Amino acid sequence: MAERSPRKDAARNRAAVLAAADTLFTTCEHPDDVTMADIAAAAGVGKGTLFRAFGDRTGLIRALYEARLEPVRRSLEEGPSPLGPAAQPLRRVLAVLDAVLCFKLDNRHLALALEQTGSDSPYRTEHYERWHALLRDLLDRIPGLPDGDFTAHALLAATRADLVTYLAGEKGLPRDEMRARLAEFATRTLSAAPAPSPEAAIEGITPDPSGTR
Amino acid sequence: MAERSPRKDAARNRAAVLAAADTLFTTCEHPDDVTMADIAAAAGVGKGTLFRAFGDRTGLIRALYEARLEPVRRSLEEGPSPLGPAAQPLRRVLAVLDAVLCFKLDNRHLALALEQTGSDSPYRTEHYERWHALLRDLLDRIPGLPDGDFTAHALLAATRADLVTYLAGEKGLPRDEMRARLAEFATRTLSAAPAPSPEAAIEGITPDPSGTR
DNA sequence: TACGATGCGGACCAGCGGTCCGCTTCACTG
DNA sequence: CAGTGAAGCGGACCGCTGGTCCGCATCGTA
Repeated sequence: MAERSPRKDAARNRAAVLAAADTLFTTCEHPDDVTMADIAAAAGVGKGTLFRAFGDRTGLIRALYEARLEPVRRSLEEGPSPLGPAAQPLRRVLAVLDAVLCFKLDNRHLALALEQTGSDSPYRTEHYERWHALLRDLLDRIPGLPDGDFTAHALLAATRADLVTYLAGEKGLPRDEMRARLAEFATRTLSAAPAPSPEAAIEGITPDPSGTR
Repeated sequence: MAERSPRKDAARNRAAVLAAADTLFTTCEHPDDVTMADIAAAAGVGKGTLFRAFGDRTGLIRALYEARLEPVRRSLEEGPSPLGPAAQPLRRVLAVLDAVLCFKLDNRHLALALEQTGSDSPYRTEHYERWHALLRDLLDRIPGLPDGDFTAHALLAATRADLVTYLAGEKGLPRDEMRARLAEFATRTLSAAPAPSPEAAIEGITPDPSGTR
């Protein structure tokens, strides 16, 4: 039960690995061409050390990600108004989305690496749950907005790392313009519209377009 | 220059591989535990044949995906009104989104496999370009809607295979409910709102939340 | 200083996508 | 229908990856 404090060299190595991995991921073109062996070599440790400290590749990336995320999380929990808990829901939703987008832009390599970890979906990670829950709660508090849960997922989907990377890289969309677009999109989504025919639009044509089956 | 027609056995093998791969992907839990060797074995051919016919893993999956997509594409191009070109833009956008969602639900394993092909982003594929272009054009035709390009991306992002799989699987969200939620979300997004303060919301707080840098 | 526990490291392993090349099978020709 | 060149086949083989393992070094404590 008692938390055993880590040995000094272990801590040092852990830090070295994190630092090395960080620069490698940031430097490289594609996350896949950073191998575990590369990281170990760059950090000046053996592969075993690396796996002992982080379990597996996903564990390492996740640790890096969470570390980078720390300041953002703090801002969310106790920061000043647009981001912090004091802000009114709608405004805060926009601020949070913007923060997420900026984070993904600043850390695209990491986010990319994390989101395309084949084995497990990016939706069962701690930070996604946190973001989603926060957004959902805020959305539920906006009057006239049904269905905060799905809306939160959908809005977050617009900040997916590969989309963001694609828009920023391939299409050369400047950072601030992208932020403006996302904000505009979210604003439109959240403006409590009378919803002309929410389900009539879909239930009306419901024969299920799957011609395939 | 003249297109050389394929040999009979080659065609037969190609079909066998596609069929085998299809059932394997549909059956399995996670795309990654279907290996190329598995597919070759199930199809009763050698691995070489398989790579000769499709180039690489991504090529195979893409071929499968496109094949499944054919009926949908046809419906879009020449189908009856809600989906076909005759429908009015807003209605058609909703129909297209619904069709995409249904397709992804019906073919989640394939879509999952394709979207998480590490090496290249899912955004440079032919079918994504097609969907995006179609939606963008429709959106641009809706009065009072700025920025069809980004909106199209954002709406499509809500149908990402892993999200859809997560909602349908982990959270047990029934198919029709999911369709309704998406339709409702899109409807809200597209209701030409006066946009209370589209850029004021973001430009007003613009100090860039990246405390990390 | 001695000594257990903790951590280290790199040889090692299994399994993957992908290649290669000797052999088979096709389809066309005389 | 036999002959023939090319197209296609298959599975042994390769390079490389994430991950394991265990003899040995290092740490913190008595």
